[in-house]
Amino acid sequence: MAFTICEKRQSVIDEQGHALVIGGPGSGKTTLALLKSKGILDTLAPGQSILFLSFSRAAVQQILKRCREILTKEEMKRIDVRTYHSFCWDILHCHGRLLGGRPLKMMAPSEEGTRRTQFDGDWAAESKRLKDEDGMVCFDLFAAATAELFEGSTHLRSWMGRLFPLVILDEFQDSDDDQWRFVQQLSDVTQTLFLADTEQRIFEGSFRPGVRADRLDILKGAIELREVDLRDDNYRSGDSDILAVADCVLSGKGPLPKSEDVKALRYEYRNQFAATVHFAVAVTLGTLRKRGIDDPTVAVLARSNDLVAEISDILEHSHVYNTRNLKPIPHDIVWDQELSASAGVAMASALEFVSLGTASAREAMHAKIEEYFLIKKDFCQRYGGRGAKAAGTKADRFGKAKVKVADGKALTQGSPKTFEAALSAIPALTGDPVRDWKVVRTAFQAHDDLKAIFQDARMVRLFRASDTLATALAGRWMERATYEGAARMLRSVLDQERLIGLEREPKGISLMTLHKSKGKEFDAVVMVEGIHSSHFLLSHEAPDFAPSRRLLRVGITRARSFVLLVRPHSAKPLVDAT
DNA sequence: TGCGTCATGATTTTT
DNA sequence: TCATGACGCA
Repeated sequence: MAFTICEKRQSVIDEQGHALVIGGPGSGKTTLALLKSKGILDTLAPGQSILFLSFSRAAVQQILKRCREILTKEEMKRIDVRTYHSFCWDILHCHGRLLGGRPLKMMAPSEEGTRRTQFDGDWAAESKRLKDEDGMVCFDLFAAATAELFEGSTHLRSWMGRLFPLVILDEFQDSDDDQWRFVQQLSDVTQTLFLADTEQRIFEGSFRPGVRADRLDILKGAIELREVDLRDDNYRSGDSDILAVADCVLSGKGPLPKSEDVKALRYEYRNQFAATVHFAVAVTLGTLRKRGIDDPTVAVLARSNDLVAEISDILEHSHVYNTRNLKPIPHDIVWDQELSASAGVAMASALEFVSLGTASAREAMHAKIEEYFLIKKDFCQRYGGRGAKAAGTKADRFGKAKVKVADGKALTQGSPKTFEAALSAIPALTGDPVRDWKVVRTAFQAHDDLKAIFQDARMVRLFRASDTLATALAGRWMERATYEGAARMLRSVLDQERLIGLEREPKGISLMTLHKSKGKEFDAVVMVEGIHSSHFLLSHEAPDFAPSRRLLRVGITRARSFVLLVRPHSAKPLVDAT
């Protein structure tokens, strides 16, 4: 990558005080931050390092990748790239005593979920109480608690300043009030470098309270800093006009530049959808091959999880597009971990029951299914309310079935009974975990109630845990000719992955929502628009569609080489024809 | 409580 | 188009 150090970049590297770098995707913000770091690393005293904070594990991984390109092995040891959460947790873990006189305990999201579903009332207030009175800190309060520590201890603050002579804050437009609070404390004692892209605000709204559209104005009002704007620079996609098209879509003003790198494919009817999407992915792979990119990475993006699931279905089957035969395409899906883990556990417990046939396995199975729906209900409530009621009823049904089984009563009618009937129709298990898993999985299609589990559990194989798990299950079968303990094994494998897992480097084809693609990079991107849902431009955002446009820009700019948009024929043009 | 019928409207969510 | 929720019936 050619990277010229122009005057404005040099000014950031030379700046002794605070600085803010604003720039779009691929403008070289990260590279610039690392070049500045490189200059400082030599001067560090033993024990000192540079702190580089970002939001997601995926972003941390991208930064580390960039580090490997720019820094030597020795230099990399002295730069600490991590998420806000992991940094805050370290601080809380080591210095939490200063808050309440006793060490703090971390509450993992899964535990928080269970507690929240069991708690009746204002959970935000309750979690604060847990922190203040019991020393239990849930993830959402890590930053607030860190801010309290810094605000309360000059000693700790100045020690941080000595430890980290430079602190880099990535994606700063997305920071919330609590993160800002502790960063502001840091800026008193050390040099800070803020990186931001105002057009990447896609998580705004109620989901993360305290994230503000005017964050950068607040920053500029509070801290004196040098501001540098790299918005007109683009290194990621080189000479390509991907960024130009993306910015065009962002503004909504045409005409779109004619481009070999961004193409659109239309489908006319619903029944052409599957073949068109399949074809789009095949074409994209072909294009990358022609461009000489070996082992390409491709993201297939849609707005909604539903559509992502549908696309996965499509790619798993064969289609014919204009007489061209399309074979199934292997792919990964980036899915919600908590929900799929729970669906996987429910399915594993069914596998366990089928292989054991005992009353306790049967009861446990209904309990795991109930638990899955309770978690699902909780998700629905947090993310807007739709489906919560349905999930609640289903949880009820299986909860009741669980009690009946425990009391030795017969199941009357309804989904638990239908489901058990489907399970009992399964022929004897073979001891091949992959095959047995598939067979048990089909039983989850026996009733509409359980289809959600069927969907969510498909994703378990994507946790890279599938191999470990298959080996473990096969081993268990060898020992006992049953799958006893399958549910517990699955849970522990998944938890471990989550705890130690750096996010997997995407390989091949990955399906995910547009939101999840933020901070990631691929050779090509296929963006798919639905016909009745999952529209690129949401009608209630008319007339300017600004939030949708920001999201589309994020999606398009994930690509280094090629972008293909798949849209229904009737879809509104992305830019005004001018 | 469970199920069939009909109207409604369709996003996402880093740790 | 199709999943969801409201409503009413057994």
